[in-house]
Amino acid sequence: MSWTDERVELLKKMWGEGQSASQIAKELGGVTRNAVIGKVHRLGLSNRAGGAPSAAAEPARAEAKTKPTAVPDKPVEAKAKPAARPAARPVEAEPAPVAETRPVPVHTRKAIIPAGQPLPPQPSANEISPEALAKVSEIEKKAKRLTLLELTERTCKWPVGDPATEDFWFCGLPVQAGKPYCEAHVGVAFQPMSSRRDRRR
DNA sequence: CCCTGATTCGC
DNA sequence: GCGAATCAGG
Repeated sequence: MSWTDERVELLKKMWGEGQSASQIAKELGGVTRNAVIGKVHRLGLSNRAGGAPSAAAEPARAEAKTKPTAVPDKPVEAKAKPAARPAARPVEAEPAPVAETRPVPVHTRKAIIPAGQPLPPQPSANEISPEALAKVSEIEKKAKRLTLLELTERTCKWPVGDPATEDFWFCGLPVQAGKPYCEAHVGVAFQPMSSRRDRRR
């Protein structure tokens, strides 16, 4: 395949739309994402800046993935289901988030742990965004329910249930970018210091 | 491991 | 000009 005008045009268009090189390559066919990237460079549009000066390289890119739960602003009442209740903070390899964020394990009841067992942290009453909670309780239905030994570098390490009972497991859903948790759990693990109540910007 | 773009360099 | 290989990073 060669870079015909049409193909280049499509390339420009898609690149302009923020499509990833691999997506473009897939669409074009006959080329790899490397080829696309190379072409993009040669065309001198490596920087996806057309009129956007100080734009983040690629902050929020809408993935064409399944987005069943797309209702971020609903006055959802945070009814912490008994199911959605990480009892212990997972092994954290995360340096304390620089900004003012804090790990917020959802915890709801006074856990009664047999003496001799490490007590799970009891981070007093925390308020987690209803959205995040809802999201979590949903994804936990799909959780892989892994045991400690089954965890890998890319499985969500968010604990669910009571470690003192058998009703305990780790989320295990795929994590993405080097984070310890899956998307949903990252959401509840790191809360912005001030819950931005106005999503309206 | 998945993915992203950036760069290099023989062709 | 092209793009695989490589690099750097989420």
